[in-house]
Amino acid sequence: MEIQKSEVKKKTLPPLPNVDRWGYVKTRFAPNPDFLIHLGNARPALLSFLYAKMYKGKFVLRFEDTDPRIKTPIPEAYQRIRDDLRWLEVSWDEEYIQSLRMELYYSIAKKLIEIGGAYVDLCTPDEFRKYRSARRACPHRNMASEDSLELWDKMLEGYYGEGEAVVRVKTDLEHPDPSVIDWVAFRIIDTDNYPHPLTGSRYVVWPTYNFAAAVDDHFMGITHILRGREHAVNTVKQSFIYSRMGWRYPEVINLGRVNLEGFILSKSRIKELLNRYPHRFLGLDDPRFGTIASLRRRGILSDTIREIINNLGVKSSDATISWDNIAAINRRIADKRAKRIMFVAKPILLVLENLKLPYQIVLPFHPSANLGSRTYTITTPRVYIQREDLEKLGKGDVVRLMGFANVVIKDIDLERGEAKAIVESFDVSEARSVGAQIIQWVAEEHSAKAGLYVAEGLRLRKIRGLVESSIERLSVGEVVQLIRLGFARIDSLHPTPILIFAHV
RNA sequence: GCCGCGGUAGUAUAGCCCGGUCAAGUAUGCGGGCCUUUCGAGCCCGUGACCCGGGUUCAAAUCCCGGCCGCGGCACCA
Repeated sequence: MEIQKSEVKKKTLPPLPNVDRWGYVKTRFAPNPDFLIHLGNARPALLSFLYAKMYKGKFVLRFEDTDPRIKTPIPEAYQRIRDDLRWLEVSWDEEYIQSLRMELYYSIAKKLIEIGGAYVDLCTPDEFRKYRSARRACPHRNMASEDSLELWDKMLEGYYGEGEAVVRVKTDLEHPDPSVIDWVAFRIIDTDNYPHPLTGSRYVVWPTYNFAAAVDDHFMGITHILRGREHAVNTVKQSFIYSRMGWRYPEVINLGRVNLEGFILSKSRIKELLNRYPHRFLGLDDPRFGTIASLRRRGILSDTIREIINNLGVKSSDATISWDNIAAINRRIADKRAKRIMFVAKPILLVLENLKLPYQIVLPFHPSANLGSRTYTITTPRVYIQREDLEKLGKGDVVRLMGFANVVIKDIDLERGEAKAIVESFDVSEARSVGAQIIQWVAEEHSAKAGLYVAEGLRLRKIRGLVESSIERLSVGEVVQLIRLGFARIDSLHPTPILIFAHV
């Protein structure tokens, strides 16, 4: 008769490698602010944060915005990413923005060129490709470092246009993976035409991901990098800088990708859809997307996402999360704190007879938790129930209006959209004894027109209905349970209440 | 094509490093029952998996080899 671990045992994370050799733990999450983060990004973000916490270390948030041209940062993305992380209860000890650290990258580039670890390459991409596939050095590779340095200064001065000069890191010309061979560390971006949202046209020489990340991970003292396994080669590429500079490369853990069944996660795909059909979506956080903001808007709780990610662990194999699974976890968590309210989809009028007026009803917001209640004083015998429920009933059937009364159907006129019923009794046990269906309803005088958005794959249905007027007392953002329909989040209250369906 | 990573029930995951306690645990799904003023929650019972083939061993989900399948990378993206 003892209560045992009925609470969900927190799956503990496996230990990080070589923690004792570093003496401390510092991790980072490095999103590109070219869009919002999605469920897949939540994995490295949350795991990095959790590991830092587990080892009482530090956690860094770093915005990687060094491509104003192809992955142009969205100005509001910086803040929305911060908001999403905070919502996930992720907090960071330090924050950096790469586009604000350009001088550091330049100084390391200079040093690297000086010591012969990098060079300025004036080849066209085509020319270089030829040398590379022949595993031969391009003519610029063997220039004296002073000469390369001169070209570097010319790059910085804006002498070259896009595509005319790059800085390459000297690697192994024989490397089996051609992309590793003398990879590009800096390229020129015409910021007059492609201004950076933070620095405008101030810089034309931009570090690539591999260069900026390599330098930052070193100077920020990152000990453990958790990132998607699509980055595996980048570890190889960046290692060349580390060995030239005599730095120690952080421990790397490659994570598998996360897919969410039936959802669009890909940033580029979402951006494309928003561009092509801007009016078909409810914004960047449309409930059909797999972004954190979308899931939140749909009523998925922060705890749910954290549990999902925690359950995935640190495997390097990909995972496809099923919606059923998310819904089950969310339901379990939300059930304890979601207020119950009644929403009547496709309503039809039911006129009650034999009801002494006025009649007062007190409905608790939750069957067991103490979440308060609302009181309705019924002064007219007109209520609405779902057409679908009525269609299953016939004359003489007993049905219980939840929390209110047991009624006998007297007359159904689907044409006129009206039915009549006689109030028989009020006690639920009487409804039980005759096996009556218990349905939700709203009083005409205490209802408001409302919309319920239901996302189904790429489709978004809007169901019109009536909701209890006491929804006005609840707040936007609140996750409620619509009785007999399922969980939903209140998306707005004015001019009419709009809810977004989460799951049954 | 070339490099790299991975394959446990419908889905996800534990176990694999350090072979036996694994005739494989957990969650979800599915079937059944109880409970309940919801088609929600809770409780109980049941269901279902080690990619294939060799090898090592007294013993392999775990180690080795080969195959198959899946994924990632091969950018002046991150």
